[in-house]
Amino acid sequence: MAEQTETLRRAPLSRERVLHAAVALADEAGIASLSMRNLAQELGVVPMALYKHVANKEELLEGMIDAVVAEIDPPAAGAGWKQAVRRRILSARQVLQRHPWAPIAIESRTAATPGVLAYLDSMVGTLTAGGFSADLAHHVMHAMGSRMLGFSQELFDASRNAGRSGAAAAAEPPAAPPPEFADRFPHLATIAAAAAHDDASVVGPGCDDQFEFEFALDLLLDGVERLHRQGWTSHPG
Amino acid sequence: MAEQTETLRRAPLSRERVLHAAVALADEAGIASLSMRNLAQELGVVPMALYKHVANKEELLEGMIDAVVAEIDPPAAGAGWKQAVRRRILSARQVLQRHPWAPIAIESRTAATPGVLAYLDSMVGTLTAGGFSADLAHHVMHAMGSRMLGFSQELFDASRNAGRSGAAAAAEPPAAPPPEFADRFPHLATIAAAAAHDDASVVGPGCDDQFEFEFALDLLLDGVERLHRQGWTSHPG
DNA sequence: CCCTGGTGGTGTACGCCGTACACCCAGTCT
DNA sequence: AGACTGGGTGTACGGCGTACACCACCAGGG
Repeated sequence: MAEQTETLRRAPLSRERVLHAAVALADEAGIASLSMRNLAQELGVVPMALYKHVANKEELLEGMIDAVVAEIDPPAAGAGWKQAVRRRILSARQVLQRHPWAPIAIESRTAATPGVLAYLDSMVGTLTAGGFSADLAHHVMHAMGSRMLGFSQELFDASRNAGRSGAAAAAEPPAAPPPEFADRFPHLATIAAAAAHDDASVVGPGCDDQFEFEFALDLLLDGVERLHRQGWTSHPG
Repeated sequence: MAEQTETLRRAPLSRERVLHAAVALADEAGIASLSMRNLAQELGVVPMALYKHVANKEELLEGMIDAVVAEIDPPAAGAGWKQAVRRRILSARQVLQRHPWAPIAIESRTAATPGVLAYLDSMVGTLTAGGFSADLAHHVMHAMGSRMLGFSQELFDASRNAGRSGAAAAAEPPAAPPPEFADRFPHLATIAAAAAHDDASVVGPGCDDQFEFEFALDLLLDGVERLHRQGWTSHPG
């Protein structure tokens, strides 16, 4: 009887259940807290049980990444290449905000996962459907780089912080710089002050992440559009 | 006597010696092999001895990063902002190629190091000296992001591989894709084939990393220059 | 002259981590 | 009924970062 309620209480493990729980755990506790032991405990199971469903931690991460990438919206039908790419990248960014550990996990890998490759393949498809040569599409993919997946690529980024330490930490205010900051880094202090003045309140959020992202994205996309329109090619001969 | 040759054989530890050895170890064996224990062994010392010179591993990494950033050329005098920024970023890229673990180490941190902040501050200084408003300079810094430090931001990058696994692995050829690759990712296969044809030999290096980097960099810088010339501002009112 | 304090290297130990390996129990198929 | 198999278990190993107590040495003051 006791064993029966036990077995009833938790469904049998499966690769999907493991991946799901792993993503949830990383979302709320940070990627640093995602150990095989913690994950097993979350699932009410002994650590080694996980290895019946994932080969090792590396493969677990791979599955988590592909689960996240699968959340990105499919390409919008009927839009031009620029709108299609733009919307999809913004969708990817939204997904990454739900899973702030994902950029670190993806960048730390030695090889791209199948899901990431499929996503990139689809992006190239959108470009070539928009009339891009393979040559230009190739260089554009390199130039966009991880921005294609909605990465922000900030050197210091609050979401990266959240990825390490969990959702709770992300809610904290961004910790005012120490007083000597302005002395040591006067130019940074100047632009930080300018950004603060942009907001309605002086002590508001330092800057609008969404605006910064779209600014950078459009800078890139506008440049790409210009090259495309003028028939740019890498071998001018 | 034995003790004397012992003490003569190795100079006493110092923070600089520790950081130097750590950078060298990460360069040749990969950041994954940089453990306090390995580093201590490299220095002929017991692991805990390191803690008399660095507070912990986190602070060790911080020191290593700042040591690497200090290798980047100072800003070129007498050049316009665009040339100055461009040259410095290319110098940063060269430095990162000597220390392929550095991007991972920098991105994995939760806060920027003093050395990185000083570098970014100097970059902002170059922009404002070139006539940029604080507003535009701010958004440009965000848009350039880690590219400012010479990061490549490729989703799959051979140098990232080297950073994980050491210099030896970087020398290996880049492992041809499996035969089903072209079936599953047809668009990627197409642009990969186009890139291969660009080279003199069909089986040459997939693409020219330096070219891709400068392509992306100039795309960004040209866009920035355009905004600067037309007096762009984030509050059009 | 000894003695004392601080600096820097040592040794031991703890609690994490990923995971190899042997086991065992419940079902299913023959 | 007996064999086979797939999923959960228990134990154990080697590695990690690092806390803590210890000690060897040397400088400076009584």
